[in-house]
Amino acid sequence: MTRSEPQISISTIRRLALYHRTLERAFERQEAGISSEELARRNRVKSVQVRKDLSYFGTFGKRGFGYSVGELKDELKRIIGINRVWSLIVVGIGNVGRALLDYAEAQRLGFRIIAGFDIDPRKVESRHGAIRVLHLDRLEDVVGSEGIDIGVVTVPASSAQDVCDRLIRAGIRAILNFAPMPLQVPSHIPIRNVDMSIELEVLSFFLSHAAADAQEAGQSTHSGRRRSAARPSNASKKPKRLE
Amino acid sequence: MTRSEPQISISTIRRLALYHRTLERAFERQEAGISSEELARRNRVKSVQVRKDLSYFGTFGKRGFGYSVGELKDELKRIIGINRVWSLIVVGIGNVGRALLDYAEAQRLGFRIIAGFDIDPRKVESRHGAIRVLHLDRLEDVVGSEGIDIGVVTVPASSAQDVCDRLIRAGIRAILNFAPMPLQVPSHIPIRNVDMSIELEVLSFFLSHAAADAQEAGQSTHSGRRRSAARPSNASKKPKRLE
DNA sequence: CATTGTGAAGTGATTCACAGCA
DNA sequence: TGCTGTGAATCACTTCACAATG
Repeated sequence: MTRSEPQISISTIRRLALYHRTLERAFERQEAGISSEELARRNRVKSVQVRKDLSYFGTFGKRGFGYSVGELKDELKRIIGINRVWSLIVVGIGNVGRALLDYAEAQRLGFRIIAGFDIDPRKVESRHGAIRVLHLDRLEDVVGSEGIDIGVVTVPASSAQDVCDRLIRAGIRAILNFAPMPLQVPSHIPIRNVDMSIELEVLSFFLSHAAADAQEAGQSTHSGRRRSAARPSNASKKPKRLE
Repeated sequence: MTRSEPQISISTIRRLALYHRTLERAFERQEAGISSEELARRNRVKSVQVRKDLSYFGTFGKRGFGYSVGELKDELKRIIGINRVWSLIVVGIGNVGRALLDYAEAQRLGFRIIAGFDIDPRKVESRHGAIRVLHLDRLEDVVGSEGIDIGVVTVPASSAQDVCDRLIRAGIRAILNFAPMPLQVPSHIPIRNVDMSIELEVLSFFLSHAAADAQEAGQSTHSGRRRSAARPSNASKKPKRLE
């Protein structure tokens, strides 16, 4: 009983979401069964990784056969928590905010966008498809009365922390942050950052150090690693300790 | 000599990009020096992590004092490879594509968008700010003649692999993929995936398993980990081996 | 003497090797 | 026989502990 449950890493959670997506496609194509080998191949991971990821949550396969596409899909829905609807709001109706307002993939997974918020009078009280854009003043109001689960922050870096604080005071339960800055949140609020310029910089690093030994820059799914570093321009390195 | 260089993980590269961003802000605010402690605090990591990350590339600090903001910022620019200009194209001018076309942060870091591509006649030959939108037919042409470094894929999942293949045949050097599917690329082409729905699903997982022991869902920077898992609905788990 | 830089230890994630089972 | 499930081994990343030093 004192034995603690296995630690589920974010890498594992992300892979589970990828497996789920693969299974939805397989299901649409009426595939009945799938092996860990095939599931792995379609997501560029190893089959033992698939089996290990699943093993944290139960045993879902038939030895000698594989997994039922429909069953495993539904199990993953339950594990990930997308067997229910989550309510979202999007704060900041710029380009990224608008992209989210009609992001079909999210809708399909059961993320329901309840409203957008902005301070620009030209955007406020407009509609974007079925979604109302409200003035930022009404943030606390809506979060409180509608019991919003997830707040998506797509405001400029300069106001991101302020918006984040307001969301949390209003009772939001999780945050998805697109602003290019690390937000401070209490430890019980899960937060994820999506940062396009950091990803471009990772590519820049790989292109700069592509030298002899090019290598995959990580298929988003695991942490990835590589050899060889930028040489220090700083001449002080490598003299190091002379022992 | 046979000793291989240190392995630089993607986590480290991403943190370096965060440190660089922090230093640019400090530089604008005319801060002259900064300690690893402070740099860590502003990025929600530990100070020893900052020093370890930097140590892979040289020694940049003064003991008892800290780092020069200006110098470390420039060293990081060089290490990350953003002390030069990289050329990009954006394939698929939907909401996300448009968001990228006027993504100021990227421009500022020296990522220059050369053109956008689409097949929709209403978008083709339009302009978006200073950036031309061309027909997808001209993709190979432009990548070849302009020597484009990075291709950003923002087309629907169904055509993403096709676009990716064309980019690679045309000689692209790296790919940033926003399509919700893992792309197959040769191992010498670095690729990064940005996948909003996966991040929402990670939040869903944490909200679903928030039980007693809520915990940070990873501040984007490290992998993060947590206790406790979804109980298998599948009754077959936990009988396990009875030893 | 505050703060950096770094081997070594500790922690966590992936892969191996194979037992278990349909 | 073929494929799953998993403890043990390996590999990678983070943190500790402390020596080095401006």
